[in-house]
Amino acid sequence: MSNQEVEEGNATKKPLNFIEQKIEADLASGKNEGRILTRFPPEPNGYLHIGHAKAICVSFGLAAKYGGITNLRFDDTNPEKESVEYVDAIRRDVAWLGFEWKGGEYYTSDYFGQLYAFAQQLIAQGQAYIDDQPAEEMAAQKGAPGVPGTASPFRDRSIEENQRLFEEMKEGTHAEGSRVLRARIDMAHDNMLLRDPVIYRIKFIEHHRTGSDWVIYPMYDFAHGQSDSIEGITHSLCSLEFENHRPLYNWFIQALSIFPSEQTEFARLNLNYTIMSKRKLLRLVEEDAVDGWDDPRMPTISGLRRRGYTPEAIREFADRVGVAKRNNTIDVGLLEWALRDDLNRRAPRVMAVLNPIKLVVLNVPEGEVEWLKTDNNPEDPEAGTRELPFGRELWMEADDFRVDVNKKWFRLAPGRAVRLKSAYIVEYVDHKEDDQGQVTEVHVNRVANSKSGEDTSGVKAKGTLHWVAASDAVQAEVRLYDRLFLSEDPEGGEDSNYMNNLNPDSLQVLSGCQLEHSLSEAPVGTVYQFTRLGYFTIDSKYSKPGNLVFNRAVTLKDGWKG
RNA sequence: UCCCCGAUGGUGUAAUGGUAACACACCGGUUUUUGGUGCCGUUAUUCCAGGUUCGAGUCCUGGUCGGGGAACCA
Repeated sequence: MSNQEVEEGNATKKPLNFIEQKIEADLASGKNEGRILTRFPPEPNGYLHIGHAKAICVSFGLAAKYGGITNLRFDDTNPEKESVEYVDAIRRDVAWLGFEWKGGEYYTSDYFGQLYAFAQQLIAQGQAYIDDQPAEEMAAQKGAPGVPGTASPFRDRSIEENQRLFEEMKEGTHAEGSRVLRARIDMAHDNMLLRDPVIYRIKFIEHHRTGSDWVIYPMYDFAHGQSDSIEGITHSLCSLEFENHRPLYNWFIQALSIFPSEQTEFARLNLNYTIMSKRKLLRLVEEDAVDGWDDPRMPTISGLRRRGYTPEAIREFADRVGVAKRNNTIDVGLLEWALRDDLNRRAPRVMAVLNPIKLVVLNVPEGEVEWLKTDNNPEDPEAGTRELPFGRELWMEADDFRVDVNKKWFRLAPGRAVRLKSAYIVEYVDHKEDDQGQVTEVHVNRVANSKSGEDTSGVKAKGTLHWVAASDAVQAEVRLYDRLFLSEDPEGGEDSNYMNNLNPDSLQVLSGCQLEHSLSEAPVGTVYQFTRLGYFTIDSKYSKPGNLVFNRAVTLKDGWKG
């Protein structure tokens, strides 16, 4: 192989993240006969957010990259906070992101029987016992970091008594909170989680899947690793906060002599100007600070979808963010960039005037209508063209006209000429103002021979404006969104005051916007570029035929420093 | 006070002992019938101190800083 070939080989080879390196090493060593099975294990106690999107992309993406598949598993061991509404929302969001759980759909609750048997096995092996003490008592005996704990007086109960009591717990003989099952490990362990953790507790609560079949429920640590093992998960990927749980995860697998799934932790995603805690997002919903979990300002997947984000953009974002073990805060600008990058290539361009004022072309006769050809997407010739009607009365953006201007102003002003996109160059004549001095109408003349594409006028127009023919326009409400929180780190320090950090101007509703007529039939899910303004999509919740509502997903980058 | 993890430009991620790369952001230039897009350019001696080595961001030792850890939550 020549040097050049080596260089080319290296140049096209994308560097591997640490999990990919581990997987490749596992593959190379023939571990699990080359089988790769990952899982995404949400608890159905809330809606998925952009942080989960990263986790989804990692677990599904890595498996797919190495010829493996992924399970979707609902980690439903705490019926108190879980519901089918959340299960359905999660399934919808994962699917929308573009992933299929080819390994199957599972519920930890499906394993309650097996998990119960595992607990019995531990008891029989003398590795678990029933503790009759109240929670506070047990907490006191835990000791502290650096200070060993002390043994429960029930720690040395006979196996037979433990078996009898556990059976009774399952039968509902004992009251909620009256006793728990604990693993018998080491009350002096450096890792506090190994100081005889609780593994089963009594809850007389209806479970969204198992109903009242069970009154005892396994704790996370007793359920997760075993569920991975039951499914034969080879690579169990989770976030950094579970690092301390890994020794316990492995302890159970070893004690039970079951398939050794392996847990690997990576840093979760943090985004500035938003929060990523399900509990806190729930509070925003419950206190009506937002319009539900899918409010377009929410960092939830459903919110991003309603806002106009595409699955492609979110996947690209997740890819750019990378996978490592260092805590991070990603600039929300990267997310917006990913959306623009995707949409710039694909979004149809349309004309829309959000803050309309009248633009009258004096030298165009009343009633004259000329149809002008325009590109649907200059970035994509295959998107074709369409025709727009041009006439005497048009709508223009209020922001595009100013009386007092300097040299940096490219738009319309007294004495200035501008190009109307895909139409003609027009020259200022005069304008009208209302009592408050607000400009209500601008009058211009069309420059002869300045038609788009066949301009021989010789007139130079620095700026190009978007417009909509008054005769053609359809009205709509348009919602503009800004960041939900004022500060970069709304949870900063104490977690108490994020509710006080809400941006009062995060939603701006514009009514009476004038859009080109084709938009009256815009389908839900299509994202448009409103020329010069940004990317917009139909609001799936409020838009109705005849009463259109659009959301702005993101602005165009604005380079104007005027 | 003990255990675990981490530390590379403004933000992320790479460099796998051979002389710091890529993306986003920012700033400047250029192209443009979207002040969009595209294109070009500027921005770090890798937390500190020792050590090993011909050679250290990478290995070793000690420190500093940051994150996580005691729930009948996940």
